[in-house]
Amino acid sequence: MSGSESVGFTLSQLGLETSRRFGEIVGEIGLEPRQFALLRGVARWEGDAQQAIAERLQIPASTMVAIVDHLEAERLLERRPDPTDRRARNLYLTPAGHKRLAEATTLAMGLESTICAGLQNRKRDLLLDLLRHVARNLDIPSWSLPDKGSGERPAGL
Amino acid sequence: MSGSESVGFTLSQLGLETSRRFGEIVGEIGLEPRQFALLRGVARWEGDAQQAIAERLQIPASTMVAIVDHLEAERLLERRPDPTDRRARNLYLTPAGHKRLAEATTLAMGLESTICAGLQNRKRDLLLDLLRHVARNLDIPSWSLPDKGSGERPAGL
DNA sequence: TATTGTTATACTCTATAACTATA
DNA sequence: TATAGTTATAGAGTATAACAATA
Repeated sequence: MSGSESVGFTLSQLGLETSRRFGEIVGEIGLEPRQFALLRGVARWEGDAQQAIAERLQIPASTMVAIVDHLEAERLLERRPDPTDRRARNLYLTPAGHKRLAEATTLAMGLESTICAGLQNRKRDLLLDLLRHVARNLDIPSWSLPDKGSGERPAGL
Repeated sequence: MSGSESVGFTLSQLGLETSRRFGEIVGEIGLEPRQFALLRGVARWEGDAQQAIAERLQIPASTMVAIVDHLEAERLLERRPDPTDRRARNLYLTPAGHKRLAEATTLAMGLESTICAGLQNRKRDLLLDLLRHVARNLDIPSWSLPDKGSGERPAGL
C-alpha cells in the first residue's frame, strides 16, 4: 500500500487521479461529479421520488435537496408532484438534461479512451478481469461495479 | 468512466475503497493516513526542515503545523532547532515513531496481501504492469509511483 | 526584503436535527 | 405516529493571509 511494488498504493493513486480528471472534464460543461451521478440516476429511475433516488445513490436527504435545487435551476431536471402522495416530489430529466447527460457520457468515454490508450482489446479485458478479482478481494459488491450485462448498474463515478 | 465495462470507473471505485480500508486499518493503531505519510516522510528525510518535508509531501505549511503538533504530542517525532538557522525546525522520529511506522507498514503489507489474494505472482506482476501503463496514460509522474528500485519513492498513501 | 514557522480566519463541505405538510 | 422534503445549524477539514522571529 505504501511502498514500492504495491498494488494497493498504485490503485489509490490511479483512483484519485481518475476521479480528479473526470471532475475536471465534466466541469468543462458545468457539471460536478455528483451532479452527473444524479443525472444518471434520474435517467435510470425516472419518475421515482427524490428520496428514493437519493437513497439508492447514498446521498443524504438534506444534501439531495441542494443538488436537485441546482439542477432544477439549470433546467436539467424537474420536480413533479406525485399524484398519489402530496408529500413526494418525483424527478424527471428535461430535454436539456438528457442532452447534458449525453454530452457528459461522451466526455467520460473520451477519458476511458485516454486511460486505455495503447492497450489492445485483449489486454484491456485482462486488466478488467484482474481489477474485478481485486474488487472481490475487497468485498466490493458486484452491483456497484460494471460487469457484463447483469442487472443493476452503478449510477455514477 | 461511468458505464459498464469501464476501466476508469472501476479504478476510481477500487482506489476509493483501497484508501478507505487503509485509513480504517492504520486507524486501529491511532494513525490517520496523512500522519502515516508524514512519519514515512520524516523517516526518509530525517533531519530536514519542517517546511522542506511539507513541500515534498505537498502539505500546506499551516496544515503541516497541526500534523506535526499532534505527532509531537504523541512523542512519535521531534522538532529540533537547526543550529545554522534559528527559524527552522528539523524533524526526527523518536524510537516510538520508528516503532509505530514499522507497525503501520506491517498493516499496509497485510492489506496488500488481501488485495492480491488468489493472484499468482505472475498475474500480480502483470496487473502492476498494466496499471503502470495506465499511469503513463494519465501523465502520473513516475516518481509518484512505486517502481522497480529507482530513486525517489512516494511518501505515503 | 525574503523566509520559517505559527496563528487567526474564512470557506467549503457535510451531516444532524428541527420543522412542515402530509400520510 | 411515521414519512417526504426542507431549512437551519454546527462540525470537520482545509486553505489564505497576516504575523513574529530570523535570515
